[in-house]
Amino acid sequence: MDRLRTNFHTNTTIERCDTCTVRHRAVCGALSKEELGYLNRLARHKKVPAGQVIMSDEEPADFVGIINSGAIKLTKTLADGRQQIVGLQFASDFLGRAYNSRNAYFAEAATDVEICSFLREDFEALLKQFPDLENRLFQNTLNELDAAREWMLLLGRKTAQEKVASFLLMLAQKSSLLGCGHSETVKFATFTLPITRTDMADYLGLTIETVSRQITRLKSRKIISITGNREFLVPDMSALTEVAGQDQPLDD
Amino acid sequence: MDRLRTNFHTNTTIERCDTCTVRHRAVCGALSKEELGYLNRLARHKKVPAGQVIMSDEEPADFVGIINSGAIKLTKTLADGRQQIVGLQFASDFLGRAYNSRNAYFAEAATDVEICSFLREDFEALLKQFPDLENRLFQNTLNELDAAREWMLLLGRKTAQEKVASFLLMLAQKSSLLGCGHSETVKFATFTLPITRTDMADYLGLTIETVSRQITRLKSRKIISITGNREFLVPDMSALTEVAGQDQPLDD
DNA sequence: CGACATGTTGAACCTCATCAACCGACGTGG
DNA sequence: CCACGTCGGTTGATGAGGTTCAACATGTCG
Repeated sequence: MDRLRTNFHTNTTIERCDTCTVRHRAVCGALSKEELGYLNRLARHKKVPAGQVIMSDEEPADFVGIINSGAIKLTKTLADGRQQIVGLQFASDFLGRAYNSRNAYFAEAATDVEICSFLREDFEALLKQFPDLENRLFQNTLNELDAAREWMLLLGRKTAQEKVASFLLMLAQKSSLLGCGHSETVKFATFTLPITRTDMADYLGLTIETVSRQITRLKSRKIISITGNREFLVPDMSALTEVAGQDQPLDD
Repeated sequence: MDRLRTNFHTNTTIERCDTCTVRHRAVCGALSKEELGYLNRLARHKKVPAGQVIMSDEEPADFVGIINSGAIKLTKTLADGRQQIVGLQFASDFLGRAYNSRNAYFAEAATDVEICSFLREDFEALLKQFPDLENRLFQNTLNELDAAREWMLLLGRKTAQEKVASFLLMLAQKSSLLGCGHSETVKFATFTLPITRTDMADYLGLTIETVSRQITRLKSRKIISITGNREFLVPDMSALTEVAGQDQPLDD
């Protein structure tokens, strides 16, 4: 455990895949024990400090990776500086684009981040070799597409209040999912906000002022309570879900 | 040719893949002549009138398909009826979600549509059998993800004027791409608007009134000209691109 | 301690949504 | 044949939700 931690600092040593904490949730969970050996030899552990750009849309990215810890934001920017976060990725999420060195966006460490990275060509070779791995990555991409479209609904049609509530709800659900298996039935949740207000604003298509105001409003409505700006408590998930105005199949 | 057309009406006869006009651009372009034979036997041609729901997020979709002609909108709706179009698909685009019967959105014919459809299980079997086909579908999904994220930037950060201009620019580029190969250098473009103002509004996260006003504004600014509400002419693509405020790699 | 980053709150302004009237095209039934 | 309703689209008046600008609070780190 302690030996593992020190490895992270050297930036070149290889972590043992079989002790990896996110493996079963990540794409590499598709591989058998023996197949993991291949991964092991190609994997390279990286530590990235908060704020650092990991991939740019200018220079081709020669690597892909899997997030071990921390949060990474994918951003797109207009000429005049207006910015939009188009994806937030956490531990076990896949980072980068297979089959294409051109990235359409920036990837930036939103917090300190640990990544298990691979040369893109190495990883693509693995994909060819292990169809289960490619299939898992494919499924992963399909899920990301669904999430992106869910977010399009939020960006295009939700009010500021609903946007903020939806984001907090997402985090709350994620945290209660990690806690125990039966996620649906949880009444309350606690979590630590992984990003700044600025990033929240860029994710929700708002300004920081509006985000701040809406959070205060949710506090005064007793939907959430906060300690120290980053620790959130949701006493009643259904109340938050209500405010988030979650989309709902309409029966015609 | 005439025999082919009559086939469309019967709804059960099989179109010959080797005469298909969209094949080379669609995912089935990955298959060889012989492999196309498999497709041929499984394909089923469908005609869908404008307005009809093709897939719902309620009942599992048991088929997937490739669009031969027309436009299909993918929509998501909030409980109170607010709607957002999360994808617009045209000829040669793939429709449906492999590996998952649950659809996260509605698919609705925006115009009269012709689809070449397959039972989902049939198609998934083909994917297993022909890795090239699966790979092409994967690439296709990656492109859709990129497009969705591009649209997130539009929805979250662009002004009404920029939104409308961006949408028209997209159509203009699509049309000039079909015309000739060298798409980059074209100065002007003409196209027919494939959807109503209402759909435009739902795609851009605006109201029909705002869309209408922005179009009139683009007209009076001489960026576009219109005949009969649906026929658009863009005299100078670069001017439209300018107004669309296309995102631009920022150099830091 | 002062400097700087992060977050909150207030006031004024502006873009876009809302409500409403209107137009032309089309189809339908008396 | 025309009155009628409907649908897609335009235009105007008004107002609300969110942005912008500005001041202030809080926390952290040298």
